[in-house]
Amino acid sequence: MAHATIRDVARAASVSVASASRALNGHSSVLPATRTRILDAARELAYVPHAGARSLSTARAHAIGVVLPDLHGEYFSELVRGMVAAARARGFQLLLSNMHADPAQAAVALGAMRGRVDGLVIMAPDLAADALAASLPRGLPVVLVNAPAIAVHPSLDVENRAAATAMVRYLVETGRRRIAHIAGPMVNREAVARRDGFLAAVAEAGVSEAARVFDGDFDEAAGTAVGRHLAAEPALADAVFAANDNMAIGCLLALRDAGIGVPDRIAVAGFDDIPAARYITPALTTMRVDIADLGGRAMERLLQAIAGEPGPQHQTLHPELVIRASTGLANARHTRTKQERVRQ
Amino acid sequence: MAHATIRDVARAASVSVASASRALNGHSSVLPATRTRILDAARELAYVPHAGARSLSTARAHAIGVVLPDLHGEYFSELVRGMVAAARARGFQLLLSNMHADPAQAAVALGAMRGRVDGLVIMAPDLAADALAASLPRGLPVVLVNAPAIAVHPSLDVENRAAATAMVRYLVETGRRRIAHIAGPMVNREAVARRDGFLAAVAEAGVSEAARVFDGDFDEAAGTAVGRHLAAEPALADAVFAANDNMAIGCLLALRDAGIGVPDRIAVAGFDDIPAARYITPALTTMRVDIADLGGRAMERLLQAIAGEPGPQHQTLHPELVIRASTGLANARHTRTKQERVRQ
DNA sequence: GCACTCCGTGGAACCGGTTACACCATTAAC
DNA sequence: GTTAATGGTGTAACCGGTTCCACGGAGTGC
Repeated sequence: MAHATIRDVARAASVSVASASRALNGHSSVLPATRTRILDAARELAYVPHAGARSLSTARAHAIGVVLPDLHGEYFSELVRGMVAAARARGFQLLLSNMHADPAQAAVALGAMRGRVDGLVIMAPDLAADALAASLPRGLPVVLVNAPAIAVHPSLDVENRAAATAMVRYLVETGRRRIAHIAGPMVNREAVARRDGFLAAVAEAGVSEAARVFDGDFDEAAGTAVGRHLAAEPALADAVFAANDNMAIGCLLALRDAGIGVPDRIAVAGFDDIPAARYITPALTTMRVDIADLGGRAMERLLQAIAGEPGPQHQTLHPELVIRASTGLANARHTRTKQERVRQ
Repeated sequence: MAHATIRDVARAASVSVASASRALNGHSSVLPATRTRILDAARELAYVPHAGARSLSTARAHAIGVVLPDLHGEYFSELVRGMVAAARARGFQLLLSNMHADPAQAAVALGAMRGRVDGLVIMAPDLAADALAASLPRGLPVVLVNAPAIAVHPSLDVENRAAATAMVRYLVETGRRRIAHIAGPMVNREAVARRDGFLAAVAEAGVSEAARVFDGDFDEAAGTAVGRHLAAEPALADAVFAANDNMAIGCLLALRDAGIGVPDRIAVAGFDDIPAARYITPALTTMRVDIADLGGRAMERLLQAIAGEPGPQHQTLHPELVIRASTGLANARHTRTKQERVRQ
């Protein structure tokens, strides 16, 4: 006997399975004496209900499917942490699945969730709207994060475009004129939004003739390559704004290796505020995204939808400019920003 | 009609549910013509099998429960990444649950997995052996990671004690004599093993009279506090070995702030090799633990057990000494270590 | 004393799959 | 020509829960 079933419990307590089920689920219509007899039997047999069977008959799984792209370190863990906390608060568990950009694989990953979860949180920054729409299972609540909008589903997005614009404005305000951008992969809509925000801001500031976009892929090595290039031709730029911190750090290290002063000769800024941004020397100016909050809100919104509670159809998270030493501290006071005490 | 069931498919293809099931599962004994008729109907109806129902009748869930303590950033994501990759390779999904040190909560978290997963990977560095044993569900394959040994279950451990000893030996070889240790929380068996390794090594080297253990909790702030203390009384130590990188970084920054030269006056070493260890200045000497590998091996071992394949009862992962600038580079060549090219 | 309500309990259907077993139509073997 | 083996298909039981409905006994009002 591997596991006790509810019938075992019912037999041990000399009641029907119906009464056993009622007692175990706290239904009121069970005589106290009967109830305790059943609960005692359950404890005695170490009875644990079979989740699969229960979800079959109640059509509730008490689990949420989370489908993510290939994320890196801190971003992944913070996102999942936020989701776990929110789900746990309502007694839900998380079924994790990662999804590569391939739409066929996406469909498989989503299909495997059927009958196992009560809803899905999907993060799909590199999927086209039609591909995503086609692979969504029907009849299951869905919340989309950083994904193309699909009207019927609630969604959350990071305001990448405006944040990128704000970063460029800050760089211009501190006197930078020849600002370069290291872009992320263009299949990623966040990377596109950040680049667009950069382009809009340089145009607005009238420094567009000096602006330059380098291709990147969000990896540190891409930033290193750009850093080496700029070190060879320092006249090209007096500031670099990378689409994420990894690339900014690669660039910063390459410039440091080459003896180019940061921030004196070239300022460097990133996006995300990963932990390493604080530790690098000079510490990296960046746009902070509260990733755990993003995950938590997405989960919370999904659980609302499942419970039939009303909630916002769309939420936007606004990153926060964090000024550190890599862009210089001369013009330190800046509107709507947060400046940290700088070590050393 | 929210979702098509196998009976809908059978009706649409004018066959019995038995034939439909056989065709959909690739059983051989179905006439090709019948099979294609069924598959066509399934595609037409967008049929996706109900995982709960299937796991009820097959007693297979094709999912693995993962129960983790509260882990920090990089450690968590790398571990999960390794597990996801291994599970995915065999077509399994991950059900995630985090477990606090509280044994009662642990039992609840584990119980909720029943009937939902085919096995469990449990990481429990801060649970006592009897509490863990009591809350393990019966009849479910389990692999334990960094947890107290329970004879019947396969386990994986990081060789924390020997690694800590090796780190101290390295510090002694490079001329350090007054070595302090910042310990992790003593409810955590990894923290205990690292401290024990430290104590054994200083005793062996005959420098024990100068050795000193500071209490810590794995957080950066604990390292900062020790760093400030040492900065106030620099004669106390010429080297600090922290039980993890977070505390080592806190200590290093505090020393730097106070103007104490690292590594000239005091060497600093950590444990784990989180990404920030490479970025901090001076870069941190540490013990590298391949966390993704740890997760992957644990998952792989569990899947073997489920499949009835033989496998090792116990595996030990050996961290690797990574020498960087925070301990000085004078005595650079060291046995069985890896030295990185240092930037700058 | 009778009819009616209320309430605790049990029997059985049902959720959506899988599969043992029965069945029938071929074909092969004698 | 009869029997046996073979192989495709259908019927129904089963996995382990939940819940509708029926039933019987106690309590209440007349």
